[in-house]
Amino acid sequence: MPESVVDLASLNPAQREAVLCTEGPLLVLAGAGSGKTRVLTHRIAHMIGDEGVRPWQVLAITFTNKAAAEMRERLGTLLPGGTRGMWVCTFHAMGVRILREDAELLGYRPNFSIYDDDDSKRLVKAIMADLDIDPKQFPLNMVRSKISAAKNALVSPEEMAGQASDPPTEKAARVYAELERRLLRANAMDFDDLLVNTLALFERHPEVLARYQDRFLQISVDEYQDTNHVQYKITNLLAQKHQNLMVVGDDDQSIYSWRGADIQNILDFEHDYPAAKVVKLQQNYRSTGHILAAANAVVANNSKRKPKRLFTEEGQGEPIHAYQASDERDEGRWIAAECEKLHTQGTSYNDMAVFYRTNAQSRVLEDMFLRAGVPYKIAGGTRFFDRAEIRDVMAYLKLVVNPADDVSALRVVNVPRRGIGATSVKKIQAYAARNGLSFFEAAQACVAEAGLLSPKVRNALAAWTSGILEARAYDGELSRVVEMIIEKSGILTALEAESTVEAASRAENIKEFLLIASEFAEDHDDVAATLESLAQLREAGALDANEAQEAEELGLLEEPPAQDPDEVGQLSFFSDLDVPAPVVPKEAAAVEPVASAMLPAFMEWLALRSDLDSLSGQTSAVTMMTIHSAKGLEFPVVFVAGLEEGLFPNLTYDADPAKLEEERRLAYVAITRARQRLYLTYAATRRTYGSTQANPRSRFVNEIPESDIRLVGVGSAGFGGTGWEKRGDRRGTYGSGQGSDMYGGAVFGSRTRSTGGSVAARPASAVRKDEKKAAETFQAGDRVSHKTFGAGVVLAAEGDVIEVRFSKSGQTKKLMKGFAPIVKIAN
DNA sequence: CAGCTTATGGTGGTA
DNA sequence: CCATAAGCTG
Repeated sequence: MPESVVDLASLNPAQREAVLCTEGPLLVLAGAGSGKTRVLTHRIAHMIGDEGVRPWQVLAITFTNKAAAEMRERLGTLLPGGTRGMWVCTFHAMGVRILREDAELLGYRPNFSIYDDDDSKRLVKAIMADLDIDPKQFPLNMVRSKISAAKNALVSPEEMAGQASDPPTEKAARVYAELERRLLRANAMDFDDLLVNTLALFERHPEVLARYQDRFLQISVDEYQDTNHVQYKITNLLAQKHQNLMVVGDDDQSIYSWRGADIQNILDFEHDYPAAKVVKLQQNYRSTGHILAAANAVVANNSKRKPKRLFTEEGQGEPIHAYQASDERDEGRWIAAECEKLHTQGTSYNDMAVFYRTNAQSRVLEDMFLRAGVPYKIAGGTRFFDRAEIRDVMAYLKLVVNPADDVSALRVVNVPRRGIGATSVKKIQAYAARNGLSFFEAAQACVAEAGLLSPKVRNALAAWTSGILEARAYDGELSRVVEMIIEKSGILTALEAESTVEAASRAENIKEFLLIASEFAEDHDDVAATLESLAQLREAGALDANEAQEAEELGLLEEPPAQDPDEVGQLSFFSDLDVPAPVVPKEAAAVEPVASAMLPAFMEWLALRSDLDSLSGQTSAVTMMTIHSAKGLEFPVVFVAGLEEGLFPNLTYDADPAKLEEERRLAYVAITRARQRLYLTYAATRRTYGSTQANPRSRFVNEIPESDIRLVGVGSAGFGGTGWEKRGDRRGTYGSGQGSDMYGGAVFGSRTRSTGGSVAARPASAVRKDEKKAAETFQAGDRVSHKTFGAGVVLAAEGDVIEVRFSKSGQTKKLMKGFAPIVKIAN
């Protein structure tokens, strides 16, 4: 074994082969749990430690910030010299860094806004209204997905219009054209643009491309099966010169075709790079034998895949448990009970997870867990940054940084309510259109010009515009600047004046946001200083592109400290630190000063980081999430709920075989998350959208070899429906499905009311619930849970009225027993 | 202009 | 069934 700074002996032969292969194209097919991240990080450590590659010559692309953070952290422990100058980031973060440098070449200014999904939605909506396109006839999301697809296929609006053969596409093409115009005018890019414009920059400006091609000697792309066409092209362009490209992925885990991922990218890699070396990682270090056997068996039913088979040396372990529930409530109840059982046997709640195909399923599961008193947390619910009040604050900040940002301006011009209604807004917009101004400029003009708006509106608008302008001059500590902007906006004051529980919680969120700002500032307190010294260096003409390494060597331009893995490499404002642009664009200088120097960096961090899972509670709880969001995670105990034909595989729209294969890959992902115990559950009947369906058991359950699975629960006596009829549920029409190739069993009337039959026949639960509700007694000290207010404690109970203090809001409420949607969870 | 009622529609969710 | 968006009335 060669001498190395990396502990090669700790790797298996396939892993070692991949780590040592640092020249030329390399495809690593990494099965689930096969040590993929280990290979990625050790390989980079090896090239830096043993082969003299400099960190700033390394580019490592991931798909999520979380993955990037994890990778950087692990690299930090492997590389004593640190990871300074290395780009470990997502495709989008890379795009931003590159685009901030050379935005002018594409007609943008470097302070461009990043429009997230919601912003972009608003813009498209407004455009459709202006173009008189009826959103009923042409649904907003359809138009948006058509545009997005066109963008990612590098089809221009003109080309799209030319090729359009149906009215929806034709309309979408018109919206697309206008969208492009308005984005450019607003100096804003949406998420697609971050990629598409990066590619455009490379294609139209070979000298820019060459700069990055020269720099990045070593490139790796993780989750390659999830790349879309644009990402694919960017990757290939960057790697063209040195051809030191490693892509890692697993075609069996490609589950994002619906958002543009092209599984063909990974399947064709060897075709794209005939010299490519291929390494398969098939030894699994996560799951036990039965679980792997099930995963292998299920995914083997797919035709479009690279043959591979996971194996383990750790033994068979526990067989998989399958449980047929009577309905979705029974399913939830059973899962909760099983979790509780495991917990009493010593398994931490943190080690258990429940996965489902659709978010809608979480409701019932949550309800049942609540009743059973089993703690749980839901991953990826309404996210902090999606809250209206937070978005309002962010819109103010965006507007301060980029006054051309019309979407943000429109969002907050009347937030909080200041009497600038729809009519006034229309007038300002019309003025803007007439004079080719941004909304903000038009507003200023309308203030200056008498008679356009009513005096009251004019005053309000004047206060608003001058507030924004003032805010641009703010300087100093980030959180203070943000605080002043919020104060100037009046949002918080208005909420506090409202004095409702809801307003209080919104105000609370804004304060939380301030906390985030100050934490950000603390984490990056060196940034301001660095930006300053950089500016001085540039002024002195000390830097050009070729001096990047020297600057780095001199330590003049330090990256932020490595103990901050999460953010490092994400902020394009830092990109200057390792790829100094030859010249400072004149425009950029003219735009300054924009509030605190930290504000743009903070905004960008926010835009590229929509998740905030780090903030979610630290207490021990069972995790609930969709299978999609479970990708990349693992748990000792996993429950997969709702394994029924129609639901999972979810075949709502068509029976496209490619779609079915993707569903199967999703099943594969779900199964391979489990380390020791895997439970699969399905319900004989399920209520969805108010109607009850009876679906056969999922084909994916049937694809698991009998020797690896044990059927338990209601249907364990056989799946002919007998287990069912014995329970005495109505008719017995369902349950007959053998889970064969058909799907979507009998559908009961959409008005399945609780008529005598069903109540009496319902398994104990339903009856008990009604009785329980009427008879439930409360006393002071009881822990309760309210459907909307969440957890709380009973303060007093008098007759039918109970007084409850809710922990989330801190408010005390009086509620009617038997009427309020409240349950006791402990006393 | 804002709170309310009624209509509507509803995989998956990162950047 | 339930959440959100568009329409109506005070």
